[in-house]
Amino acid sequence: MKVVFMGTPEFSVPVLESLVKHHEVIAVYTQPARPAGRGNKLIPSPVQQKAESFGIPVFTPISLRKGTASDEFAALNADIAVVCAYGLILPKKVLEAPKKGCINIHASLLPRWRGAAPIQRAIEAGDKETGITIMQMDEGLDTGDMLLKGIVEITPETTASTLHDALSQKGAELIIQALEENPTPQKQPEEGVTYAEKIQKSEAYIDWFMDAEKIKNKIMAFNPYPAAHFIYRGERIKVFNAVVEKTTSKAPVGEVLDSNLLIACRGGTALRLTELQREGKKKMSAEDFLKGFELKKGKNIAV
RNA sequence: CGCGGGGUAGAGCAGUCCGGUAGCUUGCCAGGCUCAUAACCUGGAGGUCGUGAGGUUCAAAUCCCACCCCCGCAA
Repeated sequence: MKVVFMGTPEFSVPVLESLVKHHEVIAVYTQPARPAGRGNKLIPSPVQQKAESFGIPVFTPISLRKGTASDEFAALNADIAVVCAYGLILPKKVLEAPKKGCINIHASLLPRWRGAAPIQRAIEAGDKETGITIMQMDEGLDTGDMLLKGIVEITPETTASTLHDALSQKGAELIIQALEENPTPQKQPEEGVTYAEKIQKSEAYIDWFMDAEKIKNKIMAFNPYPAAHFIYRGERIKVFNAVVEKTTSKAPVGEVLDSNLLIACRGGTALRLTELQREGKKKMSAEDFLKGFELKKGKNIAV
């Protein structure tokens, strides 16, 4: 089958690889290279880099609505387009161009977590499971008919980082299955619709006046990006991993309860920080962190 | 030329401004002490101070030059 692939970040790369293995990928669409990172150098998207290594023609239009972009797309005469975290809205003209239309790989169990940040929002909300939905695209935001679903478990150890990789892998498997089996499209239920708002950097600041469980979920959801953090002695400390623990302490919120980073949170709940990072330093275990950073029992990090 | 921090013992850091015997915490090894603790005490091993048969100097982790690598911010 002649497939056009549309995707941009690391998440979509395994999907592209999987498609290349099983089908004829005739073109790849991705976001144009933008200045990024230190030095603001122009960095091609991960998908573009991978596509070029395969020698597949890459298209990087700024928009599909304007100019001749949609005509170019139609001229490819594809059987189907597979879209995964592309980052551009597909106009009707594009959606209808391939013989079998456009199908999307979405990182949630629709209709829950439609939108931009389904992986992070599922963890943040404390969901016990999430997954991948393969769907036929229509003009709405993740509203198309569903073709296939795959469930992935969320455990207390799951971070956005590990879940990202697991879902990416799952997506790469399911898309092949969907293309082979050609399942019957099913309408999305009207019940249970939620939206996964884009992550704002300002959300990453840790408010210790919340339940430990909620803070923990945020920490896991924001690992690795944008990384939940607090400010202590004027320095930003990022927290990448934490464990909720029981405590009988009535210490004020933000107080360090022992010599190993157990922090008092709201209503007598407590959170042990287990992986952190100082400015300019690498991510490290709490053990290593404490060897060079004094944060003793009795201090308060919420002030 | 976007802004900035860093590379020193296995690990995490101080020392660099103001050049003069390589330090701290932890880990490791040996021994001691204790009803007991991540307890405490004593001794010990472990370092080309990122690289350069670079520059300056009587003397460089420290000052100068070049390069490599890691990271934070912004985007």
